[in-house]
Amino acid sequence: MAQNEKAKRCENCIVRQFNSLGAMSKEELKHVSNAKITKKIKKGDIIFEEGERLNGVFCIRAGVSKLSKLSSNGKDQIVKLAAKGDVIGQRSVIADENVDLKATAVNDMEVCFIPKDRIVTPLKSNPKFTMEVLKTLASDIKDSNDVILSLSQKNVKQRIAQALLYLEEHYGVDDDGFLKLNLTREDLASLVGTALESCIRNVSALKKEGLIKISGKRTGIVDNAALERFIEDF
Amino acid sequence: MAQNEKAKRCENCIVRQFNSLGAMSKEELKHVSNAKITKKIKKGDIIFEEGERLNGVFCIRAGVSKLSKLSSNGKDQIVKLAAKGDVIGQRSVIADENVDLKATAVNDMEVCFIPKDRIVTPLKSNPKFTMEVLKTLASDIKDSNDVILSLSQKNVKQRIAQALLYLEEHYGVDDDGFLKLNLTREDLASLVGTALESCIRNVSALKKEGLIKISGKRTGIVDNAALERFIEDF
DNA sequence: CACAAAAGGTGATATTTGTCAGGTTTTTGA
DNA sequence: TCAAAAACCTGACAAATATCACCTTTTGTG
Repeated sequence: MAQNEKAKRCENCIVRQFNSLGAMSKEELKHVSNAKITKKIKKGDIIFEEGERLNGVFCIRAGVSKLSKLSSNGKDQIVKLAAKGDVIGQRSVIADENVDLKATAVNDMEVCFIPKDRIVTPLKSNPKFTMEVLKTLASDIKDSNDVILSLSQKNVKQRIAQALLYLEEHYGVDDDGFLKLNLTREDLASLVGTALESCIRNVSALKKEGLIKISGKRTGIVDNAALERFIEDF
Repeated sequence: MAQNEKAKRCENCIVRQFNSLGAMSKEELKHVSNAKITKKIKKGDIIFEEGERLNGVFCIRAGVSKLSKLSSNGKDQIVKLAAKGDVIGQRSVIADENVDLKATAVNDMEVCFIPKDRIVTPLKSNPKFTMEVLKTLASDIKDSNDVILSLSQKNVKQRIAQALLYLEEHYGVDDDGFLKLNLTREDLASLVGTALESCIRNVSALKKEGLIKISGKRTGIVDNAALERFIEDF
């Protein structure tokens, strides 16, 4: 069996180490692996739409997805980003409801679809796994609270600064110190909850102030400490 | 044993029916009941502070609590309200972290403190209970997403309208159609993430437009359908 | 390559919201 | 019961943000 053939088995998949699936037994993992369907998803493609019935979850092997919600005014608001190791669609499977978010690929992705029952059955019998899922949800709630706080208490420029620091922390930088994950201005605007033009202006302002750098499409943070300070209202 | 003496046992507590504790076995409930401490908390008093280590959760028997987070600019943002049947502090116990929210009594309350282990042990052995807790967290996440959406896509007046509808739906109205739960303008402002003065002005505007009514300290919704429509951007 | 589409950008202006600096009314507790 | 505190309210103004209209640069594809 070739190396990447092996990796196609959940038991050998490195991604597992980053999420709750790591708490499953060998048997449970085999069971998941036998039922899973690996899909390649191209940049811009939609993984699932708001309101759909998901009969399982998606485990992200590669790439990044944006999870957004459509407002009645027609604008999309990005609620969170999910990357390698993250499991998406989990909330709606647990709540046994339709998904309330749309998932779109920000770049080329590889995901594994895992049918509902392969998740729900272990949830009922493997406390270690359940505890991990609980912790994931608890962490999501904390993140959401932080988003709520910054939306209501920070201005657009501060929120953009926060978002850039978040992107650096979670997705890293290349050799020249530029963010590996390059969001369009529109996605960045949607992530921080502002208009496209306001986003552009504030990114430019941060650049002018020497806190960040821009080279072509790439964006990088110049002075992390100063950026942090700026977010905290000086 | 007198009636309210009986009710002091979790096994007989009506509140249980509204939360995940309803999924516990008789044995587990007895175990909880023997360890719990009932507390009366006066309006304005603090149940726990941001950053504290909670060695358990609080189950609300009566009254309403606001859960808020302090921003670096010194303002409090209400993240959610919790009432009869809700269990607070759950997230931090599950994540095994300090609480990230402050809990304050909005009116006089009665809560039961339940030590950590009486929750964590059943979590590891009673899948029915665990599933209920998972569903609670899943629902919290959904609520948070909705808050994020309205903070970023709705204006202050719409958010106030939303909040009033929420208060009516969750806490009901008195005989005259006024909200049973009366938040101060300041709390309402903090709930929708705006300044006190903006809140006051917009409440007045809604009144002037005939969508809500105000009598003394009491606030009531006059036309639910119109209010709903107003929130949806006409 | 060429050219259309997408992304990035700017200025002018309108709108929304926050802030400050006063008020008045209501509530509370000594 | 009465004085202080808290809650509520208003106007004037400043600041932040959205919107519209347009233009430039980059990207992707036949």
